[in-house]
Amino acid sequence: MKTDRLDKGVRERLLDTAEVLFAADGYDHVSIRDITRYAQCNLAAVNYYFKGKQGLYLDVFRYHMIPRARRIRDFFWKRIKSEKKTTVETVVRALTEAYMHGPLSQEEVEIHHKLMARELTNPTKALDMMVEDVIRPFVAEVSVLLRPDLKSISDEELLLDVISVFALILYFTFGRLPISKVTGREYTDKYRDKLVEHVTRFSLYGLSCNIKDKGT
Amino acid sequence: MKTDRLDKGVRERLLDTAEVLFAADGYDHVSIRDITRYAQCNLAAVNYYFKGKQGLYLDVFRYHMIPRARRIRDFFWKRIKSEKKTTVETVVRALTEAYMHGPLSQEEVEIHHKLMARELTNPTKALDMMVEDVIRPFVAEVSVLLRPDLKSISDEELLLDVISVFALILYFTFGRLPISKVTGREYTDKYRDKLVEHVTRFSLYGLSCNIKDKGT
DNA sequence: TTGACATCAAAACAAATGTTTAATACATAC
DNA sequence: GTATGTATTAAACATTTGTTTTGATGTCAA
Repeated sequence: MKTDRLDKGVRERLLDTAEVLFAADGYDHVSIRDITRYAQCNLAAVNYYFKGKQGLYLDVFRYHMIPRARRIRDFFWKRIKSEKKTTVETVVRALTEAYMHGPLSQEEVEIHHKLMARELTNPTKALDMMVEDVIRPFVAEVSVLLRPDLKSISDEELLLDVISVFALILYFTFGRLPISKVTGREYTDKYRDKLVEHVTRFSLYGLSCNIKDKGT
Repeated sequence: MKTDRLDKGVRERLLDTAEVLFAADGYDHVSIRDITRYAQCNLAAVNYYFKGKQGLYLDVFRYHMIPRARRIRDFFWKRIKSEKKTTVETVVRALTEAYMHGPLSQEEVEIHHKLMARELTNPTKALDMMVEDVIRPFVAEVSVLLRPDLKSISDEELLLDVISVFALILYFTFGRLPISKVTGREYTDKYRDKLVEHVTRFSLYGLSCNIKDKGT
């Protein structure tokens, strides 16, 4: 349970442990008794600080998920701006690495994508927050970035392309377990690197076919 | 709630309604009181026929999901065998259409993918059943089918490629709502067709880059 | 008719869970 | 020192939930 020592204050400890538990087991399978037990505080603390379980969940997104998504975006942009010129390849590479390696620890990457995947299958207000505050703007930015190199497709198709890249990134990080079930391979660090490479390549060519304006 | 009239027998009505409700709201958000109310039968019927809620859930997979997955696979193979020769394109096209149009009604497609997506984020024994009985064999079959056209990549990469195609298909059908949130477009029939086309194209080129053995 | 068996129904049961309350400790300011 | 507001705790509360029990009903064979 991280380094959630008692020097962090009850409120922050609750946010930290709630995030980990929600990501691992899902909102419904985690009771506030679980959370408060791991956070070493009283049951009523959740209601005191967050006005209930749902409030805690939303604040996990407000104060952890969204800032983290911004860190990813910042990392992406720093990378992009360090390049001489932006090609489809540099953009895709910067994207996948920002999300799967980037500024986040391996534990954070997993938490982030698991919570996102859970929100996609079980949408709540938290998803709206993420979409409004970070996802939609980010998708739009990336689209603009790719625009010059993908002249042959419409804005709509470009949008779907970008969404597809995000989908693959998401799927291949949160879906460790099911993927391991299918491939029969354990999820080692080395294998993860292979997955990153795969996502990059697959996305890159899925996109860049349009460079040459080949019809389907 | 479909045409689950009382001519169908309690057991089948329970399977039908449970499937719909589980897909829509998830296992935890559906009580057996909900299910039995919609199925117009007594509360205890779930325990009588399925030995509890979890038994009902598993039987939904045993008697609905798995047979449906087989229907999809059969549809795919009929399509493949009707072609003169199998190219990457014919395979990808047959795949996406089998899953997104294919032998399933639009309602069935959605139920199927929603339940699958829920299993991926919340794995239970049901996922093991699906993986063992249909997914792994099907992925293997498709891999063999693509092998001759994708000589430059390893078995492992080929496997990841096929998984990626499945991931996109899954994502773009179960994720109607979040996608609409990002794109701002309503999910009409026409838009769905566009999505099918997109998934096909993106997957096709994500795969077929390997035909020419272009390095990354 | 009787007995056996499958089907269904109502009520009761037991456990877990989110929430609230009321009381206590503790620091800080006046 | 007293008052004020914050922080924390333990206990109680009110629901909801899956499950079980017990009994009624209907069917069919002997």
